[in-house]
Amino acid sequence: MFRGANSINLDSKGRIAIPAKYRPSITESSASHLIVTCDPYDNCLLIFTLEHWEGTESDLQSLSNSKPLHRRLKRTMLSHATEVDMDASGRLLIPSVLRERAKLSKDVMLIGQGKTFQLWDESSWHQLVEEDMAVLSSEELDSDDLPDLYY
Amino acid sequence: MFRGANSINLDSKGRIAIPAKYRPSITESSASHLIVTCDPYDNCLLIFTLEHWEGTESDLQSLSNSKPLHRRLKRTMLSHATEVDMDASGRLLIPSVLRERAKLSKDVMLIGQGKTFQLWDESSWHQLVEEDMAVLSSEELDSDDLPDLYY
DNA sequence: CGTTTTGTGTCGTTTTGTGTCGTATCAAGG
DNA sequence: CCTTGATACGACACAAAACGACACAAAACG
Repeated sequence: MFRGANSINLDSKGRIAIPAKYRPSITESSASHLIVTCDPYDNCLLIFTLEHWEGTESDLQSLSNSKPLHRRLKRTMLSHATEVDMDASGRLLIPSVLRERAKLSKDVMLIGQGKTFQLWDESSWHQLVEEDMAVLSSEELDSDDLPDLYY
Repeated sequence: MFRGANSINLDSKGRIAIPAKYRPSITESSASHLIVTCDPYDNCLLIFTLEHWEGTESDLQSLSNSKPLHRRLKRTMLSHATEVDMDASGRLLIPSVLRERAKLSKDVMLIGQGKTFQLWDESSWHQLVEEDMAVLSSEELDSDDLPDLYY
């Protein structure tokens, strides 16, 4: 399970260093092969282990081409999916096409999401987090709209 | 059951020493593995034993991505969830991303909440306590909004 | 075929994390 | 009231990770 929000940097060549804690499990499960693609819902990238991507890929393949929304989803994720390998020092080169699409500057956030990561530009991420805080802590929040979590 | 409000310090590296009374039960239940994440409603952090987190995590996983509030809740808690281990002297390193988000200074409060802890910056905590007092003791309070507690 | 751009590997520096230890503080018991 | 022991705290030393810089290789382009 990939967990946690990590503030990291893109180097001048567009690489990110995967935090050391995640490396062993990546090497194990997919021999350092990863897939980077566009997130269809947010302005960020998704990083899959190759292993876990294969299932998602075939789910996408099977989407109908006649339904416009399905086509869009399929196109967004499949067409941008790029295989990248983690090098000996644990880095990933993020393809420039994807870097531009997610507007990545030098400061980025790598967000563990269980089986995948999201990769955000730091400022877009912070903006979203601020918004989440403001909305969820608001007194006017209609509590019927939220599930009860008894932790 | 974790009970009580404890005033403790962050050391220069961002660690807190868990009060000794809580340590045995943490070691037992989760072999010193804890999860720190953001509280979605208040400006503080939540600390779970790994054991107890897993249930909450799957509750969150099952929330719908198409409902904006559910997505926000899910994102806030899941994306920030970070595994941290209590070291041999009973300390936890609080990840810097979370330290910043909860605006933790050197003086913090660790609040037992049953199965979890809340971690507050001391001054925000004091402020909240004041506010709670003021609100709950207010004469204009609409008693229909409160449950009856006959203790 | 040379030049420019892009990708890859290496290395040294700096920052961050981790473990250890000594001391101050507090509580309990004699 | 003093002693003893445990806890929390700060300080330090060491280890590891992240970063930036650079040098080189490969590919793209003219």
